[in-house]
Amino acid sequence: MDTLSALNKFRKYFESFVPLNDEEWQALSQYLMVDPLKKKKFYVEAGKVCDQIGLVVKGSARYYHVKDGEEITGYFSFEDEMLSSYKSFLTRTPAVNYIQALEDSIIVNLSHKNLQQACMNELLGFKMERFGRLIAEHYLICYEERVTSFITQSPEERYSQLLETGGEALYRIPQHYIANFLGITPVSLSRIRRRIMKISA
Amino acid sequence: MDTLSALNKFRKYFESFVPLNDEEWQALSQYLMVDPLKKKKFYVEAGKVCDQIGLVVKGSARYYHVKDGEEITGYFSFEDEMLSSYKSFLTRTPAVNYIQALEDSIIVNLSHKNLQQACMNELLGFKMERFGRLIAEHYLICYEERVTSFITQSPEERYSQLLETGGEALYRIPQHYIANFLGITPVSLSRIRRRIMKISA
DNA sequence: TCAAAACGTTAACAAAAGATAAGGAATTAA
DNA sequence: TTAATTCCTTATCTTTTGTTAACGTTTTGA
Repeated sequence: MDTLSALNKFRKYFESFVPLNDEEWQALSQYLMVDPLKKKKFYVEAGKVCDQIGLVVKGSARYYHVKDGEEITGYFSFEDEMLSSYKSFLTRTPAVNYIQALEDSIIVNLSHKNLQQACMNELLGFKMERFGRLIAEHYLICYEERVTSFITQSPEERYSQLLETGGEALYRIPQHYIANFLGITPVSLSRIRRRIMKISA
Repeated sequence: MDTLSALNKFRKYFESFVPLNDEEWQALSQYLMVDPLKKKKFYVEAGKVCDQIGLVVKGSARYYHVKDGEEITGYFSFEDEMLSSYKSFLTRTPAVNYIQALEDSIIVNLSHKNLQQACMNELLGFKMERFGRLIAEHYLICYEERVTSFITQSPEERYSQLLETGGEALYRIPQHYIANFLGITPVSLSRIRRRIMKISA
């Protein structure tokens, strides 16, 4: 994927939240960087401040924590999704998690400094502010639903629902990552899968 | 608490995110309503669209879902915290949960319609937009941390941490609400409490 | 004030999940 | 290609949690 189509993907994503005319897009695009992220490379590392926010225009990434020497996967970002350790990015504090490319990926990045400049740009400021609000609201709702699922559903129900709502990407991700994502062990997920298979068989 | 001091509390809260001059505050306050919410009364009911967002200036409220006829408590709002079913409010879709006053409370409300008008107000628009972004970011971070705790911590660890971080409000809330909040049953929380007591004794 | 309801704890049992280890299949990397 | 690693499943055993019910206490509401 070339730089131009990567940027166009970003524009399309941005415009799904806030429309832009060509002049505004011209200004905004100056602040963006198109960067490759090779498989297994880190976008964010625990202990370092996450200095940018990005859009995955190709590939995918995995969020994970390390606890007692074990990796615990918390989230994924696929094509046309945002990528960042939000708390670290927003509060300028060291990240507590890692973000690692699951496959060779391309990210359109907006650094913290450039975001600030874009927000002060007379032409763009208002739309950047609105984009920031809508993105935050979007992910707020995602998290709200995820917390609800932890509180109101059993692991088995959470997995069944994930099978229904999650796309084909589910089948490309190792099961033990999904187990972590659901808040259970890989062994437990395997047992749940067997139970479900028996019921539907 | 009278209307004036309720409004002043709202101003102080707003200004902890975005400063206002007197003229701007004068404009903003026109859009606000100070409403009492008697104990056990509902701020939001499942099935209805949550049409406002509020600040608790006095009292507290409980968020809960109903599943299989059982109430499952998901969250609380105390003094100086926002109150809303965000997804419902933001997307104009029916809420899936209830929000009920835990005690006689006073809420400073901003209706969806008034929020939109305030955002179109020339004097206020930009600051409202920014406030909306910062609030969404604030709660995004809260939820991010909560999801992390579900994935990386055991129920016992979650409860221990809640004891450390949660204020005295913890001791005013029924244990079974807290159990729900932690994603476990009241019986299980009771056992965890006994285990912790033995260790620290 | 008094009866009813709600609350927290405990017990007993069942169900589920965690921990550990082993084995085979699939993937990866030299 | 081959050796090493990763991955998923399965089994066994332990621990934890869920379920139901009982009991005494506290709170609530008529």
